[in-house]
Amino acid sequence: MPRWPDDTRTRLVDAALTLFGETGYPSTTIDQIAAHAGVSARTFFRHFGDKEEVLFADDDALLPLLLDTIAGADEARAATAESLMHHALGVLADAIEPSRRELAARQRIIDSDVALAGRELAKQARWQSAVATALVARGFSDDDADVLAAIGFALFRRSLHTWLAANDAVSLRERVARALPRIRTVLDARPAHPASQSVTQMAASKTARIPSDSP
Amino acid sequence: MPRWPDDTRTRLVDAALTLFGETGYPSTTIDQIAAHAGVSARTFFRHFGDKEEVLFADDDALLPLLLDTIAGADEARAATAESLMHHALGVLADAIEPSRRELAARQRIIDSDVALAGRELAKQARWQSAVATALVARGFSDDDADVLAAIGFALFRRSLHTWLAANDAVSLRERVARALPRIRTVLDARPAHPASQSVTQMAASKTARIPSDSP
DNA sequence: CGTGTCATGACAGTTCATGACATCACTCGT
DNA sequence: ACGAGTGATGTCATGAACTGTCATGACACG
Repeated sequence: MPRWPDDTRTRLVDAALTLFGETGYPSTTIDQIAAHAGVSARTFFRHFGDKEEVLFADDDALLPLLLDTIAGADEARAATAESLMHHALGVLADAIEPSRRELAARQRIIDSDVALAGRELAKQARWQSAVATALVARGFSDDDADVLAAIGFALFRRSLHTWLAANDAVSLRERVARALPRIRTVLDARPAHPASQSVTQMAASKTARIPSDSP
Repeated sequence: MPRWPDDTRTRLVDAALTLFGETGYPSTTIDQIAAHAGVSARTFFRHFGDKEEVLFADDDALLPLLLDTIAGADEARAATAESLMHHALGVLADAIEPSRRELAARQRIIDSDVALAGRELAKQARWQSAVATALVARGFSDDDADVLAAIGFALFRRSLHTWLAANDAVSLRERVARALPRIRTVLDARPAHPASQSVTQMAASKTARIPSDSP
């Protein structure tokens, strides 16, 4: 039997999620997390570079799956960019589906803090870049790959968000599949309302102050 | 004459940009910035909530312009989502064009630090959400507005990036205008290469370790 | 049995961030 | 003109987030 339990890292993550959920992210201290996990604060920083990382540590687990799906899709599924996107996002959605409860809790914490939201977005940007590279490896042009990855992630992000928020039985995979065809029609959508008074002017008429540093 | 100069804020921003550029963001301390600007560290925090904010303070200056452009576009320019997007992104591009040099310097600092990149992305997410709201006010459906805003920002972000990186004479407006039509064709693009060995398997063959916590 | 490794604890030190309070020039009402 | 604000600032104190360094004890290996 080892002198120290070998699940220190897991217990730190659990303690952090619990305390963040109870007390809120900013008001939870490293000392509290470490004490809750039965270790010293110094040990926390040996496992995680900073306070945020405890929420993002196991975060890239699904990226290889996504990249593999793109790299390994057969001819039929990779016939066009759209079908490839449909396939890859579907696989990702299926992989995420089981952990809905933990994801929702984690999302609630992340949404509560700007810095955390920023880090989440930075992670997504890293994923997006990796996906674009994988698409280039499949023979798409740099420009196409970039636009495709951006659109795919925008779509998936929105589907994930509504899926986490809603409580109905519609699966994440189905939400993604429904959203995908919209890209084809959205550019030709026509606004229903005419031009309105400008936002700035409305703000100015309310507060009599234009947000500018000119005197 | 006032006892204290009234450009403290500006001098703090200048000092911060200078020192960040020279010493790097993490190794520049608030004390150094404050000293360089001739004030105390406490004063720094009276002007900016935290160390990061000195880089993002005047950041929402162009958002009202973008929202006004969307809200006030005439019938011809708002005929379809695509033409409205073309118009709004063009106006934004023109507004940004003159400050290319400062933007590039700022971008270099932001790219050097994950937390800063995250905050920049969070800001863009805020903009994107505001734009989607403006589009809804124009009569687009929630879903369409969201997808349009996401696509528009992805496009603009990419154009801005290449524009800052390249040194040629192609204007930002022109880059955006060139990228926009691609959305219509990109979904039907066909990958040129067949399925390849999976990324994970390649990584496994190299390191003999699959990134998973299963024993 | 000796030696090295590894996760950890303990302690000190730096930086960021914030609250409490004092200061000093300027402003405004009387 | 004079005294009471007002506002931007400085000084001091405190807490929390990290960081460097050294000591310790169990385990692995020969």
